[in-house]
Amino acid sequence: MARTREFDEEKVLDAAMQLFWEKGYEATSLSDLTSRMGIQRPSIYSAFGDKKELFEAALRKYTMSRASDVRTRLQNHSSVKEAFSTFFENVVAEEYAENPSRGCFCINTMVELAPHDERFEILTREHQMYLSVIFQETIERGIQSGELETHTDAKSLAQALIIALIGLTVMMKSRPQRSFVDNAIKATLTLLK
Amino acid sequence: MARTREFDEEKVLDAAMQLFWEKGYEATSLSDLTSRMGIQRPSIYSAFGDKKELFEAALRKYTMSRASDVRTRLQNHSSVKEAFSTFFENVVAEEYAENPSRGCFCINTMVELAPHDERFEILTREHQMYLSVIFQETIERGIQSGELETHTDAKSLAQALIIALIGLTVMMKSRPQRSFVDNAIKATLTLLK
DNA sequence: ACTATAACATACCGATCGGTACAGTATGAT
DNA sequence: ATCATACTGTACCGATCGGTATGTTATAGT
Repeated sequence: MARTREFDEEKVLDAAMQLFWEKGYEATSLSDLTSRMGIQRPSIYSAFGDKKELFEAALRKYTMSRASDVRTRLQNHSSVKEAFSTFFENVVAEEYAENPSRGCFCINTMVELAPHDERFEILTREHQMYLSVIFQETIERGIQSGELETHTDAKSLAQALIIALIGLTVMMKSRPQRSFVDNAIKATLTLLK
Repeated sequence: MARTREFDEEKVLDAAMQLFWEKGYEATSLSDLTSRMGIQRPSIYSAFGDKKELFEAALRKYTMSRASDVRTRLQNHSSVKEAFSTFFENVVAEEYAENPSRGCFCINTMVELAPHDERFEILTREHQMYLSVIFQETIERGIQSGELETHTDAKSLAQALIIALIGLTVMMKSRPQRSFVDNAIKATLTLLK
């Protein structure tokens, strides 16, 4: 019936995600987007709507992939303590490795947009809730296996670790000394006992 | 020798600080600034330099006042556990109270500018280090008074609490359920023992 | 092969961006 | 009282912003 779309929507959305992740919403212009996505302006608007809708689509793509990534990483270890320890250390290692530090797209959005836009307040909150459940399930696995004390409050502990994860991810943006974050992680993870 | 300045530099800088704190660097325009500061554009440039220099001056003003505020709050209680507990609960209460949530100007800057501008990477890192020392001194006071265990690693614990503070402050921007943050704080503060 | 339709590229829109030239004004030093 | 000087307000700068009108091109359905 008509001409076929010449670009892969998933690929160009992924490119937009990378850019928004790296620079945030305001600092990313449509010119940045067209060059990185490899398509023209009207193609963006026809496929994704305006800048904010594109941003939201990119963020949704991120949170979905992030959640499954977190779940996978935590399931990769039979020891729950080891799982969290490796997880937090990887956050640090990955942030040091890349320049500039991108951190977590969802956390970045929480800071930049959530206070002024309810859609993003909700979207970012729900992602953190979701991650918290993944943490909680992991902790409960540790209780069942006998690795963690039976009276552990899995939910509260998971919530505390989410807070610590957010704090760590943000702190990495200032490139602190390795000892600072290593100490902080070690101390925080003594909550797992 | 010449005409005298008609505005109070400290007052207009404070106005700029409030605005940058609330909206961030990119989302704050010079028009926003002139109307909120109550002075004209050339006055801003002659007194503070360009937009980024003004932002830096505002952030420096913030970090100085913030550090002394944190110190005061922690010194207000003879019990160190109570001091931290009240401190964290106040962060939550204050963030819920204001709309939109401004959070911490320094943390906001860590997310928005530190990854792309070394000056702010350094400035924000040093502020966190400074707060960490205040936390550490408070913990050491608790050790000396016998409230905390003598073998407590004050430095690592302070660093863990800084991470938690950052995480909590950022999380508040998504307006989570009260139980979430209450649980998280309670669990985190069991590190003080 | 023809046609309707949707994607394409270009070129443009008004608005706003950060920043400044300039003319007018007030004040301190002499 | 004069004058040099720094502050003030206006009006403007080129650049870039997000968004779109338009004409062309390619393709699916018939």
